[in-house]
Parts: sequence; structure tokens; C-alpha cells
Amino acid sequence: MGQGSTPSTARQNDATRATPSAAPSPLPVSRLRPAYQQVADQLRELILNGSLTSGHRLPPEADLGGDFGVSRSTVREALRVLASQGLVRTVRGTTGGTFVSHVEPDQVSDYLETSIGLMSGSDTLTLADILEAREMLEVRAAGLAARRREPRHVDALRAAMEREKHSRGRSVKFNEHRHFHGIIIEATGNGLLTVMTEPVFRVLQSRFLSPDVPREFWAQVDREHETIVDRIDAGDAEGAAEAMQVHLSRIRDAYHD
Amino acid sequence: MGQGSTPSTARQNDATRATPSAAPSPLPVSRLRPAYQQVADQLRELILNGSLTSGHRLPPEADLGGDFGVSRSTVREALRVLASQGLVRTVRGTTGGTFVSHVEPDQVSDYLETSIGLMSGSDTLTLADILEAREMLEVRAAGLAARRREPRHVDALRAAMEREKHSRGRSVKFNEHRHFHGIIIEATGNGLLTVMTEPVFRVLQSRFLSPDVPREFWAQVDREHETIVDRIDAGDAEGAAEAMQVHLSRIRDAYHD
DNA sequence: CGCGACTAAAGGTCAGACTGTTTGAGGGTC
DNA sequence: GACCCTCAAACAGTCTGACCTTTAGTCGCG
Repeated sequence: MGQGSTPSTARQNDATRATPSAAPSPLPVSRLRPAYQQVADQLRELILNGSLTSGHRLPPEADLGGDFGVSRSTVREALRVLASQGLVRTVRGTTGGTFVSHVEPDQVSDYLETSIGLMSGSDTLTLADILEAREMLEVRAAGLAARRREPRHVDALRAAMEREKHSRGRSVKFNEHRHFHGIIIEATGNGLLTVMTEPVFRVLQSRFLSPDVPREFWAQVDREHETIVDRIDAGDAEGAAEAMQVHLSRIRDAYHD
Repeated sequence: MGQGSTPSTARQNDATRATPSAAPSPLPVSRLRPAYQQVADQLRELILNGSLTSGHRLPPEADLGGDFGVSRSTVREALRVLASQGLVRTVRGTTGGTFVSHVEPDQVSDYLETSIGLMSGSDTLTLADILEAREMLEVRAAGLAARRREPRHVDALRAAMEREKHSRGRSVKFNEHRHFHGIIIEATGNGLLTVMTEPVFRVLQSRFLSPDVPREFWAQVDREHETIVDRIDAGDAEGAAEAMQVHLSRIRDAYHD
């Protein structure tokens, strides 16, 4: 995204600026948008407004260049932009081409993870911001999970807990811990929650988790997880949310800059 | 994102697969990654691990091509990918070049907005998912806002409310309504919340808001907004959250497929 | 001193050729 | 007729080398 985002309109007229008629142009300092961005914008617009739907095959790059009146290189740069936003996907070979793609949740999560990671690197985001967002999402997610849980979720949670309890290595423990929280989010059945919560959690684990938390700390984590699972299993939404709140408040100490 | 995301590692070895030694290679069907993606991946890695920090100026495209052993066009395609993810930005002119950029929250919001919009277009996300996520975020956000509000926030809220109340046109009302909710999020002082909540709200407004909600409905909205502002102004966190919950539950009806 | 022309450096664009990948069609073999 | 091999076509991927445009500094004229 960034350049050429959705809400930006009113820029197509750049091309019609040849006339040296006054045209005071408020104070737009910068010049005309690069051609590859204009092409990307137009194609994106076609995708967003539904003119091109998922699965649709675009003309070959050479033809697109002809249509837009630009060279193939320019078209390709435009396509790279769209592809990196998950809007299209390219395939080689005679049946290949550029296809309008449906956005993959994992893709969005990955993007969010790197973005949040970088923003927390500068001072755009603080650790406190991230912890707070996490609690807002996961506490209520635990409640929802309790309401909607299915046997397979509870089974998966207990299995993850068991593995976490018996694992030695730090990295293994981290993975299971992450898995545990991931299952709860998934049990809400809300894809949007997954997309937003997972990256927050991953950034916390990979950038802010203290390397030297005592053994006893993890033992307590195990007990708290058990409480959470029990309440989810029982369908006790408020209890699960409360247990999650307690859990998250306590493990705040495990994260620092 | 999508191709070449952060957490995906273990793929660099694609290049070292020339040896015809067994190497059963599970079932990777597809070939080696395109050069532009490999270049993008490597540069991204340098940015993520902090080797290249915000403001750093990369070598000119031609030089980069030399460094990686690829042509300038390939480098440019890689740079388009990174630029569209907000990791770099290019500037023309003699003092120009490619600079490592800090991720802009607005950029991330824009990306999320189009992604959520498209996912809700296919059946990856339902309207219910989005409404639910919104409530999870905004209800607690209202509570936080009450705890942390500053005079300017309260002033801005009352001003937006006033404008909303006296506005006629639908589009104006929508804008003010959106502005109202935006200020509350901002008053939490948590940038991550802004980044995640704004796009959710914008998708709801632009894709799911019924065009034919009765006049009386909006009058009720105005009253509910007033209650929310009063409680935020009073620093009543629980009251504000409760009022927001009531408000959001009621306006669910204004959204449909 | 100031202002305009020149210049260098960088990204932006183009044209054209070649490479690599994938599939389907055609033809040959059992 | 079923199977396999070869070949050609249709794409995206890559490269080369040229030229255009933007921008800031520099030089020199007034």
C-alpha cells in the first residue's frame, strides 16, 4: 500500500497537464505520479469495484502495455505492486498469466507482523500499546471461544498444554504457548480476529519476550492455561474471559524492551 | 506481502539445489523463486534485522544490480515490492535515491481496509465477523478513552457531534459519524488500536451501511453519542464502555449485506 | 548579490531480444 | 485405442542499453 492506496482518487488528470494554461496548482510541489503507479491504481480500482473478480485472468503483460500506452516494464512494475498487496498472482507457462487473486488471511497477518514490528522499532508504537491491544482482543476472544468452542478445540488446547508442560527447550515452549493462544483465537470462529491478533502476538513473542524468565514463572503459566481451558470447556464465557485477563496481566512482566 | 513475507524462512536454499544428489524435495512442483523476489527478500531481511535503519540510503539501482548480479529492471521490480509494503521510498533527482522508510500507520490502515474489504467480498469474512471485531475493539476503546481523555478530545467530540446533528446530506453525516468514532480511538492514545480499528470501521461504512436508514434512527444515534461523550468527559470508563456497547449493538441493524 | 543556465546524478520509461516454464497438440509406438 | 515422446506456442522472467525527467548544486553573467 502506501502510495496508491484505496481512498486516494482524483489524480488521473495528471496526464492532461500538457496545456501550459496557467493551472496554478495549489502547491503540489511534487510532479506527476509515475506511470507504474497510475497503472497499478487503475487496475486496483477495477479489482476493488468488482469489475475484475477473483480468478479473472488479465491480458498478457505486452497487451496490457498496449492498452495503457506504456511499455511492458512499466506494466510489470505495476503488477509487482499489486502482487505484493495480494491482489493478483502471476503464473508462468502457456496457461499462465496474471490472475486476480483472493486475499489470503495469512498474507495479511504476515504484512501486519512486519509492519507492527517495524513500528515498534521506531517509537510509533510502544510495548505498552501492543500489550494493551492484545489484552483487548484476547480477553474477549476467550469469552467468545467459550461460547462457541467445539470438542476439537478443547482437545487441541489440552494437547498443546500437555506438550507445553513437558517440553524443555525455550523455543519449544514458546511455540506451544503461541499455539495455545492461537487455538483460542481460532475457536472464536472469527477470521478477522485471527488476522489481527496473531501478528500482535507474534511480535510480542519475537521482539519483546524476555529471554530469562524463571522456571517457576512458566509453571504458573501452565496453571493459568489450565484454568482457561477448563472454563472454555465448560462454556463459561465470563469465567474464561476473566481467567484470560488474569493471565495476560500477569505475563506482562515477561515482556520488556 | 504474500510472497516473501517475514516469517517465511528456509527458502534461500532454492539456489543451492543444483546438485543432482537425490534431494527428494517433498513435492515442490514449482521452480526456483524469481530473482526479483529473492532480491526483495534479502533487502527486507536487512531492514527487519536492523542492518538498514530508517533514513538509510540504498545504493543506486544500477549499483544494487551489480551487487546482486542482476539487471536494473530486476532490482526495480524488487524495489516496487518493498515500496508497496512501505519499507522503502524512492525519490527522484540528483539527491534522490531509495531510502529505508519508517512504516506509516495510515499506510497500514489503507492496506487493511482494502484487504478486509476484499475478504468480505469473498466469503472469507462475514459481516458478523466484522461487526463483532468492531465491538471488541471499540467498547474497550471507549473505556480507555474515558480514562485518558484530554480536553482537546472532548472538545473535538462535541464539535463533531454538533456538526453531525446539524448536517443534512447523508455523506456528510457519514463522515462526521466516522470522525466521531475516530476521535474516540485516537483518545486512547494507542496507535495500534487506531491502525486496526479505523479500517474495520471504514469497511463497514463503505460496504455495508444501509442506504435507507430512517431519519429517526440517526436522531437516536445522536443521543447515544451524547451519552458516550458525557461519560468520557466525566472520566467514567465503565460507563463509557457500556454506552458504547449499547450504541454498537443497536446500530448493527444499520449494516447489512 | 541575485538570478538564470548548465550539469551531474538519480530514478522513470522505453524498445527489443532472449530465457525458462508450462501445457497442449501431433505423431509415433505398443 | 492407450500411452509416451517430441515439438511448438504462449506466457512470465530477465537482460541490455538507450533515452527522458526531475532535482539540486554550480558557475557565470548582469
